[in-house]
Amino acid sequence: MFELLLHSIKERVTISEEEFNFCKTLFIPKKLRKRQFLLQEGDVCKYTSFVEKGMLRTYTVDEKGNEPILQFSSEGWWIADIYSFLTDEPSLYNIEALEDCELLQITKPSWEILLQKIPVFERYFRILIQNNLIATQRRLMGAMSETAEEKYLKLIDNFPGCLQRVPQHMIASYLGITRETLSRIRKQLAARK
Amino acid sequence: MFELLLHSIKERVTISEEEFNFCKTLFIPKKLRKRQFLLQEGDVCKYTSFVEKGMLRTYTVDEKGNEPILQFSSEGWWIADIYSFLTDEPSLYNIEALEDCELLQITKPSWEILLQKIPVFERYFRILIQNNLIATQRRLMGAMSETAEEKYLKLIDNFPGCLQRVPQHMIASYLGITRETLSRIRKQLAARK
DNA sequence: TCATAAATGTGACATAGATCAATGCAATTT
DNA sequence: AAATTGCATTGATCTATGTCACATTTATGA
Repeated sequence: MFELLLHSIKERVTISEEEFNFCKTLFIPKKLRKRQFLLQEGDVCKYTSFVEKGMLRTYTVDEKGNEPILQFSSEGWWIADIYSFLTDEPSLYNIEALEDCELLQITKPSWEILLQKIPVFERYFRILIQNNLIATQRRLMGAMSETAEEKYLKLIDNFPGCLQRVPQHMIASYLGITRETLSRIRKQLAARK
Repeated sequence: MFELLLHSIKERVTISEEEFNFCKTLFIPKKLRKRQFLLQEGDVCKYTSFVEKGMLRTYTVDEKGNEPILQFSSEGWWIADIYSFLTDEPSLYNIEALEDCELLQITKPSWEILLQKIPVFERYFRILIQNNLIATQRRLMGAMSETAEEKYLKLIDNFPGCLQRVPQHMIASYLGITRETLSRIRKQLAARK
């Protein structure tokens, strides 16, 4: 049950068996059914969760009724609204299971113990966040200057797996375009072959 | 000369005087004149720099000739292309001084020594990167769902200081809109008063 | 296995913002 | 002080993408 997490850690830092055994004690397993919410707008994000199985989306709802998607998270990724988690402020995001999910959750107090007792976790999380920042910066630059088609093509080769598991209208929300536009782009691309 | 840096560190973590004295030895002061480049597309980002004085922009140039701006960095902020810095891959970004600047630079080997000798720096950088990620995520969501006017209004109350120091066409590039559109938005806002 | 809901596709039309082109004003440079 | 360059403004178009409305296909759960 903890293999994926162990793998994620070992890929980035060095950790002893005793340390990992202690680490395990801080996590709480959690199952979610498809369409269940891990977090709803207005609630405080009490946990950071590691995805063992399944797929989730983090999104907001704006006045116009759009639901722009901040991220999809599948096996091996962490998910939380870090701002809310760190500050205890109510979240602006919703996190919803797109499939039945199995998570490992850690509360903020436990997370702080983890960082304090096993300092190499500072490094682990720094690396994760760093990579997330790099990816988010790229997406931002793309959002500012690419056409809808360019965004879609980039997504295809960055996350081919995602397309199979996520409905198209959510892909559109992730790209910041409408489902109609995405549908038309796909038609064109298919025609060009 | 190191007061601002010390302040930035102490604001986030606890550090002893000896530790900071050691830290100082790893930095190289650097001055840049307005319009000079700290980094050019295609080069490897050899330093991470702390801004003591001045203002810089990080941007790319795309095929259409747009120059979307990833960030402005002024006093008290760090600047680098972290991807290039960490991987030694050529950078996709340009970093240009918008004013005469004074920086404190650290190379990757020195940065690694810093993290190793004074582990609290793992935490310091984790916190900085975390805050940057939160801000970048918000900008991304805005870029996907807000109108040009909304983006501009948000910028005004997030970074009022920036507007005075940066030419308008760069504000437009930061927002991902054209200078003409920004000019029109400002006109409308002024009319509505 | 049927019935309802969710997801996708497609046409007609609307629009925010881009593009192009010209003008007037600072602000540097010589 | 003149000359060059950079910056902001404004008008006239154009266009990629959004919006709305409806049809079709695919899931899903009772």
